[in-house]
Amino acid sequence: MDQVDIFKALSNKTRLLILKWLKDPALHFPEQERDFSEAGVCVGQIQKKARLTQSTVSEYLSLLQRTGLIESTRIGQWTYYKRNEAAFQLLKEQINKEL
Amino acid sequence: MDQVDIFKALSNKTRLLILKWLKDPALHFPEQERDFSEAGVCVGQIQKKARLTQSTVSEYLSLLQRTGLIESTRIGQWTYYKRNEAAFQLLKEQINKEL
DNA sequence: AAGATACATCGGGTTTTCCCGATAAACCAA
DNA sequence: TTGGTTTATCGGGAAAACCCGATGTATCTT
Repeated sequence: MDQVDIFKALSNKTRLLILKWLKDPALHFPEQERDFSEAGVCVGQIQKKARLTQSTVSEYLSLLQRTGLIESTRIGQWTYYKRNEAAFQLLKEQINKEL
Repeated sequence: MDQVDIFKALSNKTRLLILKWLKDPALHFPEQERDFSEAGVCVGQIQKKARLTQSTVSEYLSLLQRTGLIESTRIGQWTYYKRNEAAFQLLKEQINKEL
């Protein structure tokens, strides 16, 4: 994934919010009962909070995953998404150095 | 200017390159005789290096200026652009904290 | 004043992004 | 197996971004 593509992923209000929400899932997704630390937050919870259609949010999550900024785990009928903090760390270092 | 607009400005190959070129003008714009440190690099030099039309590059520079990441100085018939390092510093701090 | 140079702005064709509804696919429960 | 739930994918209309050529504006030179 190239730097421009990462900035493209970040240049959308909802996608940026999702990434920030996932920094502290317990705070932003109090409804979910499963432990966040394992796998993350499921699509439905994110969709409800984002107030966009299911298809749009699913598309956004898949796009974010392609950048490497988040990862998914399928458990039963749910897909859980969480941040890939290593990727964020790398991105920040790149930005601090190159930008 | 909000964060999303800044990321939008960064999510273009040429604009990102321009910002990086302006980090070290003496290195990337050897043709220009005026001292870079005063005012920056003029549009023509940037356009030649970017290999896009004059109108496109002018548009890009104006967009970048609206984000606050660069500043312009008009001297005679030339417009010189340079980075606003304070804005970059602020952006990096925001990214490091919020992202 | 007239022409040349440097840059900005305008109008627009093409591509990409945004976001939706409909449908498909995977899984679970009865 | 049938029906319900959750997510992914598909098709597409509307809006935005990309990048161009043409034209306008400011400045300099002669």
